[in-house]
Amino acid sequence: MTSDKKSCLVEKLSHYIELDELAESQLASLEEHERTYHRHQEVYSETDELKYLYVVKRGWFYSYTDMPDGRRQIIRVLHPGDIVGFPDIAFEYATSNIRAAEDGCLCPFPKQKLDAIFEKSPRLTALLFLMANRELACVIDTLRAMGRMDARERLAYFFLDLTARLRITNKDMTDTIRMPMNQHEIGDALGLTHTYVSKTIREMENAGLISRKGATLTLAQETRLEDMVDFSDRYSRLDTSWFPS
Amino acid sequence: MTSDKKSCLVEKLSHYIELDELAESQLASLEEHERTYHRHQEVYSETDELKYLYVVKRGWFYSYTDMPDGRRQIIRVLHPGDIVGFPDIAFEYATSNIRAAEDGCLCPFPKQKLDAIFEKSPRLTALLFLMANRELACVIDTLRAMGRMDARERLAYFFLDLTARLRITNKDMTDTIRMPMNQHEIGDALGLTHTYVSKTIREMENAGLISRKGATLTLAQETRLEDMVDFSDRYSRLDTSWFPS
DNA sequence: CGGGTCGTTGACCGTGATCAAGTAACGTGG
DNA sequence: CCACGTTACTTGATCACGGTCAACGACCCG
Repeated sequence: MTSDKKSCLVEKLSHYIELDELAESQLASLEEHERTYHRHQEVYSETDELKYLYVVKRGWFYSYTDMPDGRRQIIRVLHPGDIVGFPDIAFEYATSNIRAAEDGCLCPFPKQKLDAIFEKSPRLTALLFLMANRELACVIDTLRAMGRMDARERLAYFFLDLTARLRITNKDMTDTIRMPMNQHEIGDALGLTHTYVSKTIREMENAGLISRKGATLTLAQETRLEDMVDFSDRYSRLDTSWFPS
Repeated sequence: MTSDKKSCLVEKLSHYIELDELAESQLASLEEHERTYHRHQEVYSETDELKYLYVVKRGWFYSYTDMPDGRRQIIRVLHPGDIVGFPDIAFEYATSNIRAAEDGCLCPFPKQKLDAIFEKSPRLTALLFLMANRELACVIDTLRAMGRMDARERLAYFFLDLTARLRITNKDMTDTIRMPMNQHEIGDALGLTHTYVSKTIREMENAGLISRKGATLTLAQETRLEDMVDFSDRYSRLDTSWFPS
């Protein structure tokens, strides 16, 4: 409703293409409503009937799925300016759960609102299409990590990915980030137990790869971490050359 | 070029919505050219400059990524009627490799061709958007399998997923499929070694869950397999209710 | 017949899970 | 202000799933 500064969504998207007035107003209409959530609050659950997508306005969120016996897999961490719900858009019922990683705020909008964009803004349509496919590429990177990396490499990949993402909207960011997720959640994101996350992080700290101070994390040797996991930044540059007019 | 019967792409997409003439002709234009590949031939490689997407016309293909030390992760198996390259569309250079799992045929088309669809067919645009996001949901299912399932469950999930996909275009299919991938490839798809794939498949066969005969695989107890992995079919039904006009 | 690919089986080992105990930081209420 | 829960992190002992390495058999094709 209220927006004192430029929306995070517009800021994030205009990193990639110039947005005209129509596009900006269409995006603004996605953020007409907002709702706050407190740390660890559920936004929606698997098997909920789902007619909405969300734009993250403030705070970190994450999507996850549970197995019947309680095993949990965190799929993707969501930051301000991200659109939540692409993988669920194809179905009547949600395929994943969303939860607040810390206190934050979301803007819900009905799927239906995409129509107007599809009909009147081919260029913005292409960008949304691109964002969904970029997310696909990122989940694939995570899949690669889970399938073929050991614990230390997975952690390296996870931290590098978060850092690269946060740099888009935070151009003067250094190699230090705030890390509001606990080790249990990190483990759920990487297919590890919180116990082993603790041991491995400690080990990486001793090796001088990273350092911690409270909820702050520093990538002390970013390029060595990148080499460990053959890291590619999927955020700083996208191919928009084929877009319409 | 030549097309004796209806295209697989049109067949697959018209499973979900009625396609008008414009849409059908636009889709047909994606299959103007074709090229054959033999078993294990590369289609394109990571870091290739990439201006094309592909439609699978015949045969199974798969996408994969390699680690510098030779570890390999197969991302996704591709069947006739599937569109190849969504995760790469966002970037100038490919993020994955594509390879033929058996002899087959692909139809390449330039990314640029999506423009005409984005500009003139909002309904088809929405469907392509949906297909990309459905693929995202499927990769997420695989991620869940890799993060939180043991070897037997991963195999169960893998076979169930392939079967559900093949049923879309093959309505009278039973619980038996042709499985042209070898155990090394299956292992690369599931983060296992071919040795352990062999042991686990044998074990599942002894337990009466599946049976094999040459390159044919039968899901002897499909519902028990489904319960093991809390399986959801992502193929038979999609939510298209929010589509434009 | 010889060589290649593919699947099978066994012995051994290591990464990371499991279980358990302990510490530190924090907010709450008495 | 301290007693107390709760949550987060750490560390150690033990164990098992699945990796590694190696050998062998079946099959196909030249």
